[in-house]
Amino acid sequence: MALTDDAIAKIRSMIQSGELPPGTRLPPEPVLAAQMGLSRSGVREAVKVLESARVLDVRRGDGTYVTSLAPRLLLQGLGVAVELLRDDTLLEVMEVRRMLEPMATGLAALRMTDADLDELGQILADMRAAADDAEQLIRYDTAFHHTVVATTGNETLTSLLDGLSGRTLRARVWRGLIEGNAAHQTIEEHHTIYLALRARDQLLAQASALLHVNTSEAWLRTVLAAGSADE
Amino acid sequence: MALTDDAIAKIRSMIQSGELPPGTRLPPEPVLAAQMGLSRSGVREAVKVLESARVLDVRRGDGTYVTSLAPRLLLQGLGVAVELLRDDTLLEVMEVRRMLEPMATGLAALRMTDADLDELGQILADMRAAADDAEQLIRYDTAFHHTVVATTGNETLTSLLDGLSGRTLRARVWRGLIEGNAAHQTIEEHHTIYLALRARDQLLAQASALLHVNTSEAWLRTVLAAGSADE
DNA sequence: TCGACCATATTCGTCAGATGTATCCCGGCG
DNA sequence: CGCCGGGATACATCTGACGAATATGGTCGA
Repeated sequence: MALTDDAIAKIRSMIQSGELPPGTRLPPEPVLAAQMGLSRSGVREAVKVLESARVLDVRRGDGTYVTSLAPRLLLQGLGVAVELLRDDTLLEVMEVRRMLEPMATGLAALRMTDADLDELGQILADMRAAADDAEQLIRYDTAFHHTVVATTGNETLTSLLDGLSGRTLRARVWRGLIEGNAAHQTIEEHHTIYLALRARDQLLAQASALLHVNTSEAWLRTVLAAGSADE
Repeated sequence: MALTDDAIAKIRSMIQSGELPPGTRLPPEPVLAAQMGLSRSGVREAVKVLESARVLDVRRGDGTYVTSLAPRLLLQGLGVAVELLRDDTLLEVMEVRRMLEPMATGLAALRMTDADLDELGQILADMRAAADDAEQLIRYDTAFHHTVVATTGNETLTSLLDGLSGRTLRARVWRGLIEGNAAHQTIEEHHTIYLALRARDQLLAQASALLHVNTSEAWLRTVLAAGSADE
C-alpha cells in the first residue's frame, strides 16, 4: 500500500509545515483526489484516518477543516489506545500514573486558586454522598483528578493523565474497591489530597497522591488476579 | 456519519471484549461488510483507521489480522500526535518530560544490568565521536534515552517517553544546542547520567536527568523564541 | 431596513461493480 | 525431499452514481 498512506503523509506534512494552519478548509474531495493523484476513495480513507486522529474535522455538506490541533484533541487517541491494552500491561500504565500523578498533584498545590479548591471541595462532597453508587463514584473520581491536574494549566499533561486513566481502568479499580469494602477509605484518601492542596503543601500533596495511586494499583492487582483466576 | 464510525466502534469493541484476540484473522472485507451491514468502502475506511492506530495489521493478498496490541504499537500514535502540536504547546510537552524522565531514569538506576550499562557506554562514546554531526547526535541522543528508559522494563513508559520526544522536537533542541555552542556540555550531561546509573544511585540519576531535561527545555525556549521573532 | 423563509448549489456519505496485484497454497516435477 | 509454477484468495485502487446534510443567496413580508 502506498497511495493512501502517501496521501495521509502528504496532508500531515502540509499541516506540520504550516501550509495548512488550524482552521483551514481543505479542497473538496474530488479536487484533493486530483491534486494528490489518486481516486476519491483513497482520499476518503486518508481523510478518515486523520479525522479519527482529530487532525481533521469533516463536516458533511460543508467541507473538511484542519482542527485547532490542541493537545486535548490530538492526545485523545491515547485514551482509546489504553482501553485496548491487554490486562497484563495495565500495571505498566499504573506505574506511569504513579510517576506522573503525584508530580502533577504537587504542582497543582502551587498553582491552585481558591475557586479551584472550592470546586474540588464540592466534588468531594458529591463523592461522599454517592458512596453507594459505583457509576457515580467513578464519575466524581474522574472529575476530582481531572480538576486537580487541570489546575496545573498544562493541557498536555492533563490530556495524558486523562488518557492513562481511562473509563475501563477506573471502573475495574472501583469494582475492586467496592467489593473489598475499601471505598470509604479511598474517598478519605481524596480528602487527604484535598487538605494538602488547600494547605498549598506541594510535598504533602505529592505524597498523598502517591499513596492514593498506590491504593488504586493494589486494588487493580486484586481485580486482575481474580479475573485471571476465573479462566 | 454513523455507519463507518459504527463499524470502527464495533470492531474495536469486539477486540476489547476478547472476542477477537491478538493474532485473529478478520473475515474478508466483503464478508465483513455484509456482517456489519454496510458496503465494502465503509469497511475499508474503518479498517484503515484501525490499521493506522496499529490495532489491525492488513496484509495484502493475505488478510487482516489483529495485532499483538502491545503498548509499543498502540502508543505509537502518540509520536505523530506530538509532531503535530503547535509550537506553544511544546513547552507543555517538555514539562511532562521533566516529570517523567527523571523518574524513569531513577528507576533505571535500580534495574539496569551490566550489559545495559556497557551498551550505554558505547552509545556515549559514539555520541562523543559524532560531536560535529547534528544528525548523528540526534540519533545517539535518542538511543541513549531510549536505552535507559527501556531498562525499566516498562514498555508503556518507554513508548510514552519515545512519543513525547519526537524527532522534530529533538532536532530543534539540538539545533539550539549546536548554534549555542552547548553541544559539548550537553554530551557531558549524558556522561553524568551514565555515571549515576553505573553507580546504581537512584537519586543521583534522577537529579542528573532532571538537569538534563531542564537544559533541553532551556534551549528549546531559545529556539522557539528565535523562531517566533523571525515572523 | 431587517428578518424569516425557501430553492439551489455544494460537499460529504454510501453504495455497486470492476480491474489490478500481492500473497498463499498445493500439486507436479526433478 | 525440495523447488517451482499456477490457481485461488484477498487486499488496493478506480470509476460512476445517488442520497443526505449543510451553506448560501435571493425573495418576500413586516
